[in-house]
Amino acid sequence: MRRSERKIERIINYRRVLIKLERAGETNIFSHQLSALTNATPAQIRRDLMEMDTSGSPAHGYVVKDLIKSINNYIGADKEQVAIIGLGNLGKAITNYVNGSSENLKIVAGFDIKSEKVNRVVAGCHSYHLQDFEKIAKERGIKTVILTVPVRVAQDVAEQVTKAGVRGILNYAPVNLHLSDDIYVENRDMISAVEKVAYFSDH
Amino acid sequence: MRRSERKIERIINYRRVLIKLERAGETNIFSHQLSALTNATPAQIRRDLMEMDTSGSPAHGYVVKDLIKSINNYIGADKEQVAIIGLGNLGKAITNYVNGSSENLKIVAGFDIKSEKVNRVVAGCHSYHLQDFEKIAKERGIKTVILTVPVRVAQDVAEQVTKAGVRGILNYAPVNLHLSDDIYVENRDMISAVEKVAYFSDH
DNA sequence: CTCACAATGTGAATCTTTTCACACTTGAAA
DNA sequence: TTTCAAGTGTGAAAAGATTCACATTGTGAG
Ligand SMILES: NC(=O)c1ccc[n+]([C@@H]2O[C@H](COP(=O)([O-])OP(=O)(O)OC[C@H]3O[C@@H](n4cnc5c(N)ncnc54)[C@H](O)[C@@H]3O)[C@@H](O)[C@H]2O)c1
Ligand SMILES: NC(=O)c1ccc[n+]([C@@H]2O[C@H](COP(=O)([O-])OP(=O)(O)OC[C@H]3O[C@@H](n4cnc5c(N)ncnc54)[C@H](O)[C@@H]3O)[C@@H](O)[C@H]2O)c1
Repeated sequence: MRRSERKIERIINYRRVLIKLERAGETNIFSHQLSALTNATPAQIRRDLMEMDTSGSPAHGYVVKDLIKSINNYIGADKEQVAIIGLGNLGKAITNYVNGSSENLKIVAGFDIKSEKVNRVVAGCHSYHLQDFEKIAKERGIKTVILTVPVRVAQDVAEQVTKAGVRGILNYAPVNLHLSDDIYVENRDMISAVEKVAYFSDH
Repeated sequence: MRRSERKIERIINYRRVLIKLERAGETNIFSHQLSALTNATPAQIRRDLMEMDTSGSPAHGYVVKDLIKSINNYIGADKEQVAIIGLGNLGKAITNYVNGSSENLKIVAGFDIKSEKVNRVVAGCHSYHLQDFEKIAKERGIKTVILTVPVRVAQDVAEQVTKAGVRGILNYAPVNLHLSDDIYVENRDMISAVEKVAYFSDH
């Protein structure tokens, strides 16, 4: 049975916050404290954590270190190797951001087709021509890509990378991709996001 | 009763796609065609459109022009005036993108505190010092802001702008904001997004 | 040692969202 | 005309997500 997207999102968030807490020297945490840091209700947090293999104690809550371990165990601990395609404004900004702050993943390669964007280094990540994608993706075991290419090429590029073994795409181009339905696609359109907030600001 | 966030998101998406279709000269569309362009199922689209004041015909589907009008009517047609706070890499990229491609909203002012970011023009949008926020927000009727400031100041800035009348925030800083609960906050964290896709690439 | 407390773990209830399935509509073709 | 094919509109069922509420538990104060 496929796990719920909503729940996975929340759990990823808990982990992120917990890692920060651990850094800050916190050893224990109650569900209502985690709630304040993540926007999930205490009851929901307890329910989410139910299927982890750690449990909390009424007196001291959850042990931060154990919880991180359990979450890693639940969703996977390996530092994910991802690639980004399209090294324009957005692509560069994301690469810098992700490689500068993520604990759990790294953008290990960038791809573009413009010669001046190829063979550079951005945020510790080398850039290649897209035609080398398959080779490098195989070498590095890349299964996930971030797509920040212009709309008009997004579908083609998506097909190309999935043929090379990619199984999940985070798509920032405002277009609906058509791919085999065992490929996971998440669309993140900033304009829709702002429109949504604007709507709820008024309602 | 507050409308469902999911549904509003889908409807905003339909509108976006319909506007493109109208530009391209399409006059009519069936639910299954809209489905291919938006990722919602035909049944879901029909259900969403039920509460619009247009209806489709079995032979010709929906009239694109009418549908856009009905959606505008349902969620609001005014071109929303929004502001962006924090004109760093991400802030500039978003401003350019939104002002370059959105039909339904415009970023009309940018704010920062660094003197070299103030009193410039980015994508047709003037930048001001944050201390002038209240004045300008009142003048322009700004109710929605995009927050792209560093984490450490995000909570303060959020409090400041909500005191000045802002009712909705699209927050890109990876921190959970604590505000009065009639303020709508949407968090968009790119790292969580990539982690989620990476998870589902493997599962 | 015992009590009171504050928090956990969780079955059940509730609330929300999506899908199903089919009667109904429209227009074109025979 | 009548029939047929392909869509719409929608009540009802199903699936999914969240919240409730409370028995249970571990701890520290008295
Ligand atoms: N700038 C933003 O804030 C922003 C926000 C949301 C979405 N987007 C979307 O993200 C995409 C990129 O935006 P951007 O502002 O970075 O644009 P950009 O033009 O700065 O960058 C696009 C990059 O993709 C490269 N490219 C073009 N064709 C390619 C191909 N076939 N294979 C590989 N690379 C290719 C280009 O060389 C360029 O470097 C666009 O679809 C845009 O609509 C941008
Ligand atoms: N770069 C990315 O792709 C990216 C992606 C996701 C999230 N983020 C987050 O978005 C935020 C901005 O990222 P960035 O890369 O653009 O950083 P940046 O440092 O380039 O930009 C931050 C801007 O905010 C301004 N600022 C600082 N304090 C301010 C204040 N009190 N009021 C108004 N403006 C203020 C700074 O002067 C600067 O211009 C950060 O929280 C970052 O974590 C960035």
